[in-house]
Amino acid sequence: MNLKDLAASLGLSQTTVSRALNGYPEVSEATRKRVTEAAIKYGYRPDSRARSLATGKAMAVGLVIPMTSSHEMVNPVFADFVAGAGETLSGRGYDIVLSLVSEADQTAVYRALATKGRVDGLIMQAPLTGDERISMLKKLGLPFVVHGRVSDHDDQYSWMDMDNSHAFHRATDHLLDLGHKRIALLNGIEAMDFAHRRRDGFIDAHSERGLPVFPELMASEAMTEVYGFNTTNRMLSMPAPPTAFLTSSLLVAMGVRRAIESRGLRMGQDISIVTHDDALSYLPNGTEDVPIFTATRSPVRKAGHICAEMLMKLIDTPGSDPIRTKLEATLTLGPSSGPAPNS
Amino acid sequence: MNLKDLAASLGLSQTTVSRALNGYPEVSEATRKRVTEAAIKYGYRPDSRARSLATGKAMAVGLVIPMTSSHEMVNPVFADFVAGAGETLSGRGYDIVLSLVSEADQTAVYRALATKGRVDGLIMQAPLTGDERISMLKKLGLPFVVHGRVSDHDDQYSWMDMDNSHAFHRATDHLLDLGHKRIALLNGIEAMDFAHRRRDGFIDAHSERGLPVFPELMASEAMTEVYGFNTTNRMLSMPAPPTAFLTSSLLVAMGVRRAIESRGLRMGQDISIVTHDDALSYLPNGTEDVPIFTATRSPVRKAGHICAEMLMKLIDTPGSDPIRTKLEATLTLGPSSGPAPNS
DNA sequence: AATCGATCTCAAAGCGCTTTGGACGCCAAT
DNA sequence: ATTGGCGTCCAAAGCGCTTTGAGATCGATT
Repeated sequence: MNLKDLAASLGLSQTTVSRALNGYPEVSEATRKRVTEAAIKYGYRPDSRARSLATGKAMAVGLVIPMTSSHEMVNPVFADFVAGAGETLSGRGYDIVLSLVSEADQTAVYRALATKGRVDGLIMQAPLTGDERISMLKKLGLPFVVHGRVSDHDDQYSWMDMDNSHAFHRATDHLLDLGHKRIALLNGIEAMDFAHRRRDGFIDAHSERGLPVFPELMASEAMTEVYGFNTTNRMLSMPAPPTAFLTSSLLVAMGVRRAIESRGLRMGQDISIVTHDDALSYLPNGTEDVPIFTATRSPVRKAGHICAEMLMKLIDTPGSDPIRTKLEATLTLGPSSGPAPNS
Repeated sequence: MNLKDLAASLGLSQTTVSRALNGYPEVSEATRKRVTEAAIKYGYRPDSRARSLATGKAMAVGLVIPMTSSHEMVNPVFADFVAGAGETLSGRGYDIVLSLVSEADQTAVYRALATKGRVDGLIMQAPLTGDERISMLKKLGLPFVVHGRVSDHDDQYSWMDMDNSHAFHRATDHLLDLGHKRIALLNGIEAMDFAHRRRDGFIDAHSERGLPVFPELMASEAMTEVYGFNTTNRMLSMPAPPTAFLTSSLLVAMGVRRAIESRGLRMGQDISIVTHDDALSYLPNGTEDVPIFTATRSPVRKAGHICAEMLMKLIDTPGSDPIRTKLEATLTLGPSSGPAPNS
């Protein structure tokens, strides 16, 4: 059943039916009622392509999720981000067109999405340091917002980012305040811009106090539990082992904890852990009021909300200036961090 | 730049240009070359809506991801499933249209997706026991495949499922063979059909040997690490504690392990753990050759591949009979399971 | 010289919707 | 009696593509 048939069956023109259904005022309430009832009766649903072709709006946004080419791994953060963005978008009647891409074919995918009409805008994830995708997206002329930032790039694009550098600065300060001198950093892959910034924050906090960082205590890998476990074991076997660990994800922190406990050490007493917590729904940091880890917390789901909101704004007001949003992480204290031993 | 302009700039008709670009034989190689070159030069990309409207194919499939209404939680399995499906689909030029839905509005979303033209077919996830979405989808007349099955429903729909009951039957057998008499089951939410089947397998394995199961050792919750930790602590404090745990997810198993170790018990010796492992990319069960947990393993990413493949088949041959695929989980032995103590 | 077949190209008809620019009554105001 | 305005409705022109059914062109065959 299409518009034409529906109109015919009602003895009305397509125009009137279309207007009745879309709430235009030029149609009497009596006919509107007649039309809507018939539409329900026949199960009429407008063809989205036709409508989109006529209106010029796709009512969809593109979401490109990168997979780290090395491990074909999907960042677990992504599910919650999408959930957040999805809530906002579906509330506005927008669909999400998803592309999962290994880094190699990124550009092709963006171009394909830009294929006129597929989407009205897009959200880019996980920018790398010096990412050239941004320049490319600008040329495409489609509204877009970046979840994250690119350090070496100018600011003439819309982004939403957590202040990674500041968060890790504070986390490091916290550990330094507790007297820790040898702090290990278990970072994510530092080609990712956010990991790069976290490293900067970590280093800055040290140098502000004139303290050294130790390259052998700094690791950078895909953030898994096993990575945390193995790296911790390796570092704790060093002649001068760290007394505290700063990790980039709860999963890694869990690995660190396991390594600590498997050696009969006590977390928060013998060894401290501070982690970043993206507040993933299926990986809560303990319960609401009793956290397991001291953590810099920034819910990625909320980030999804905000990115979507920003994109909506960009789409609604074409030609508007770039929007930039910076979020601060909260530092929640948990039992995983305590004073450095023998100090 | 649209087709009309491109044709004009070449002094050709739209027909010829369209045919040249789409590889039809009715056009000479010389013109085809001229056309493709011009298309690249002007950056011409056909409007997907217009094309879709003309061809009748949307070149997209819908993916509906449910969020458990209770915790607004996104199942972590989903990211890898999407990655798998995405690989297959993008290889075929299909897009993914994603909807994240809390259980309440499921039906509305499916209907909206069915809105003629949005997608050519869809994949449904996480069916509940007695789910009525299947009957609804059948009525919609859109090809669809279900990731999972619905116990109480007839078999006249396409599904792809892991043999959950069998997997948990085998896992239970393994523990019973090792002499365990009191085995705890830390299941997912049993409204989910797969969790229901797992429970069945667990119980059947016991009753086949004339052994009892203990209701107080059976839990059913959203699968988080904290759930594993708390439940294990609770159960190990019972007068007659379990000697083994069978869990539904690696995350839960990690919680169990933590509880065990925090009590100074040794996993695989004092207490055994067997878990199901969805082989999530960011949550590997140890390394390839050295697993941490004894586990029934069934990569959910592969499931995504297969579902997508099946859907493609369904879309390509309209009116075909339902396809059903059943996967077996492999049982990998790891150091987390061993003989029951004092037996 | 007329016909045929092969090859290349085109005009135009959709696909199903929105939206512009009226048309048609009908009533109050001139 | 004319005008103007208002409330309802409509015909038709797109949106940008694919595809049908034919029309050229040209060398080869009768």
